[in-house]
Amino acid sequence: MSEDKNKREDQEKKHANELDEETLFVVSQTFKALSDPTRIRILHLLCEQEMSVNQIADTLELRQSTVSHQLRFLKNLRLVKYRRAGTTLFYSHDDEHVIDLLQQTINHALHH
Amino acid sequence: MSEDKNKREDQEKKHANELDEETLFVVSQTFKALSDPTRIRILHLLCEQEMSVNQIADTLELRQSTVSHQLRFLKNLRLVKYRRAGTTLFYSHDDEHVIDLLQQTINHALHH
DNA sequence: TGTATATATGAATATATGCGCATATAAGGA
DNA sequence: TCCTTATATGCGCATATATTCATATATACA
Repeated sequence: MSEDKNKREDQEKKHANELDEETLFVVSQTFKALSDPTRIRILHLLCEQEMSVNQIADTLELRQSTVSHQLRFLKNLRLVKYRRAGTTLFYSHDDEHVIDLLQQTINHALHH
Repeated sequence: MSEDKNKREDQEKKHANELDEETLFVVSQTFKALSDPTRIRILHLLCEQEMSVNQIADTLELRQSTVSHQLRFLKNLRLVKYRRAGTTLFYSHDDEHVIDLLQQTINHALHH
């Protein structure tokens, strides 16, 4: 069965605006990235400035491996990128839309 | 130790704009609600119209208990509300901000 | 080449999550 | 009251997730 066939079937649901599988996957992944407190703290830090793995770990009082694992997660979703300087990697955010969602929600939480 | 003391300590972090625990919790819960495909489908349905539990289950081809469990989750976070009509409960969305986040992200996914 | 520093990774563990079954509850009507 | 329909809930299973420890990799430099 081709992918095109799947897509067609997805779009033929009774209620025309049911979401197709791919959209559903992308949307849920996006929100999943923002659903963990550790990842929120990391992304929130990276809103302002790029930081190395150890700087993030020190600032947030997390293990180096914890930060590295979460950065890999965020990098797989292309929410962060890095720049190398010697042995040090400086991470920064790489998705304005996601940063925007985060900021909106933080502001909403702070003012309510 | 009082809650006020905790709040004060949270706000004294070296990097002034680190998030306090309560905000972190609210934000992560909000995104967690939106991180599951089943909940996304339910909320997306409820964007347009109120629906009963069985209507939702039929439309999305889900078990009644699955829908009920997820509606309880969403109701605990006050993202949905319901209105009773006899034995039937009509659910509708109850948080414009969260619906807005969802719509933004769906549109972003659809147009990229 | 050897050492030090920064980061990444694999395995193990503990916990969280989503779903389904079976059953309970609740409301309406005969 | 009994029956039917609609919804909620408790429990268990399977899986996903976050964290940690130990170790591997990579780069710079003496």
